Amino acid sequence: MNLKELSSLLGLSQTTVSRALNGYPEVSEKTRARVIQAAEAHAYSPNTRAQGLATGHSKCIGHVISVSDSAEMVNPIFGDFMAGAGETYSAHGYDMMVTRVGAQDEADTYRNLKARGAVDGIVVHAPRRNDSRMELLDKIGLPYVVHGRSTGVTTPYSWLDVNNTRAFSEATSHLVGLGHKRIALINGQETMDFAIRRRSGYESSLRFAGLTIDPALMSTGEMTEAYGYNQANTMLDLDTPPTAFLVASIICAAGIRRALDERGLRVGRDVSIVTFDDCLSYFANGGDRPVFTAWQSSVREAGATLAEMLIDRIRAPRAPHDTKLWEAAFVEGTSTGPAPSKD
Amino acid sequence: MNLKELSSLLGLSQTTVSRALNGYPEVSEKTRARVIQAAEAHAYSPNTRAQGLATGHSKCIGHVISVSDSAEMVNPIFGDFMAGAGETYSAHGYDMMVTRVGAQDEADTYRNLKARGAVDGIVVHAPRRNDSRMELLDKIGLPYVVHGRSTGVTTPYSWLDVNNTRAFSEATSHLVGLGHKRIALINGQETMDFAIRRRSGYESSLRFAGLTIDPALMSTGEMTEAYGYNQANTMLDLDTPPTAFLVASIICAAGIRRALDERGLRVGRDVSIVTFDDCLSYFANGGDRPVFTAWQSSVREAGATLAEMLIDRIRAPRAPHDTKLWEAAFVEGTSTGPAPSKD
DNA sequence: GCGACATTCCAAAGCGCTTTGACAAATGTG
DNA sequence: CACATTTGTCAAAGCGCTTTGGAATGTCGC
Repeated sequence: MNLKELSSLLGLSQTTVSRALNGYPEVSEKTRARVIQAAEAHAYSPNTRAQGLATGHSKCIGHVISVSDSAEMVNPIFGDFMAGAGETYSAHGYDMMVTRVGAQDEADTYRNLKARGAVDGIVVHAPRRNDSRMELLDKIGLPYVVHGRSTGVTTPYSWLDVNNTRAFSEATSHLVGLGHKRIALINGQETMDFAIRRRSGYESSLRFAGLTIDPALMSTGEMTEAYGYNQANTMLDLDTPPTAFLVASIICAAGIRRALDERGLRVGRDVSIVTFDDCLSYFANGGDRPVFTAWQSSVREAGATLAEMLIDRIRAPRAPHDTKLWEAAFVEGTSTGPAPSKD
Repeated sequence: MNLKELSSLLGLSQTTVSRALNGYPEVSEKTRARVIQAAEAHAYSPNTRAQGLATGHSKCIGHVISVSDSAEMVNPIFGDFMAGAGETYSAHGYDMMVTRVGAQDEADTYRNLKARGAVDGIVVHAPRRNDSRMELLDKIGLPYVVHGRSTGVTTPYSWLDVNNTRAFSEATSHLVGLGHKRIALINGQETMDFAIRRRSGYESSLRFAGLTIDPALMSTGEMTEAYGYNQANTMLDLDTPPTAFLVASIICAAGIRRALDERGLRVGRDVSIVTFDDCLSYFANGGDRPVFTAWQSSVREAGATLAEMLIDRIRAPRAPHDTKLWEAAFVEGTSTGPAPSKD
């Protein structure tokens, strides 16, 4: 069923039917009702491609997922982010397109998406320091919003970020307040801007507390369970092992917990853990007494909000940029306690 | 830059340029080379929508993600599956569209996707018993492949599934062989076909071993970490608690491990765990000695293969259906051991 | 030198929609 | 009742591509 058929069925012109369905005022309410009813009866939905060709926009949002070359890691927050964004998109009649790409073809992918007119806008994921994507997207004129920020990029852009510096600074202070002096940082990949901010929050709090910053207690890598496990083991084997771990993701924290359990160390008594928590739906850290003491911020809500921001941006590409800095929430779980006294 | 501009730039007709780029033989190699070079120089990519309108297909694959109404769970395998499928799609010039939908609007979503001509085919995720989607898709004529199978659906369809029955039957036998008599099943939602098969594999092995099937040792639910934790705690509080857990996902298994650790029970000695493992990139169960004894099958590879199958299907919609039953691989980890002797 | 046959290219139609500009019909105004 | 205005509708153009059905041009054998 297409417009032509539907309109001849109704004895109306394509123009009138199209206008009736798209809510234009030039058509009488009586006709409109008749058209809408017929459209529903025949399950008519305008052909997306034809509509897009005629209007000049695709009503589709792109998400480019860079899969790192080294490890073939898929970011575990991906699903929840998409779920949040997807809800917003469908509410506004947008489709969602996902493109997987190796890091080196990144720029080409963006250019291609624009040239083909495949999407009206995109969400930039996992910004790096001095990320070149914003400049590229500005140049080619593809609207975008950024999930996170990029230190070093001076031209304005729209973003939503969690206050990572503060979360990690406060988390460190919290541990310091509990008497911990050897606090390890199990960070994400420090090519990522958020990881750099997290480290800087951690370092500034250590410095403030007059504690030394020990490179042996800092690690950076892809936030898998195994990475947490391995790093914890390495650090616990040090001559002066850490008494607390500050961790970039709950998946990682699970790995650290495993290492501790295996060594017979009691989490929250022998060794403390504070983690950042993206509120993943399959790894909830909630309840009366959450497992992990954590700074949390829902990646799903971030997805929904960024989607909203992007749609606004597509509607008004010249509007001033919108930026949102969300504060993570602190929840105290069972994974922290006073530093064990040395005997 | 569009076809019209490019062709006038080259002093050729649109026909010739189009044919040159699409590899038709009616154009001399000399001209073709010239055209291709110009196209690259001007970063020309045909407009997707126009191309789709003219050819009648969208070169786009749909993935409909049903988000359960109860819990707002996003399946943790989603990201890895997409990564696998995405690779195949881009290799074949297909885009990937993701639609998030609540369970009740499911049928409408499929119909709409077809009516709008938004996708050329779709992947059916998480089939239920007597799943109605295959019949619907056959009726509306939208090519599809199924990730899993649906008991009760008699019309043929293309699918790829892991031999869940066998994996869970063997896993149970393995535990029985180690002397376990009280083996718990922490299953996924038993509205899902795969969960039903897993249970049946488990039950048949118990029956074969002459062990009683105790409903108190079987649970079904969404496979989150917290679910595993809660179920383990409930069952360990029974008068005659299980000595082994058979688990549907590694995320769940992590929750069970947490419950055990918390109770001071040693995994693999006091209580055994066997889990199904989808080889999630952020929760790898590998190395010399894997953490969990597991039956594993890569969901990422499943994604890549299903994508391939779907593309074939789109090319030849009347071809006989392709079905693939993959056997999961057994890996022995540290999470299993002989049943503790009663004293 | 001429018909036969490839080879190489093109004009134009068509995909299904939106939108412009025009035109009847209905309504209001003096 | 003549005229201006609004209302409701339509035919046709255009979005950027593919593809059909020719039409030139070149090559060859006789």
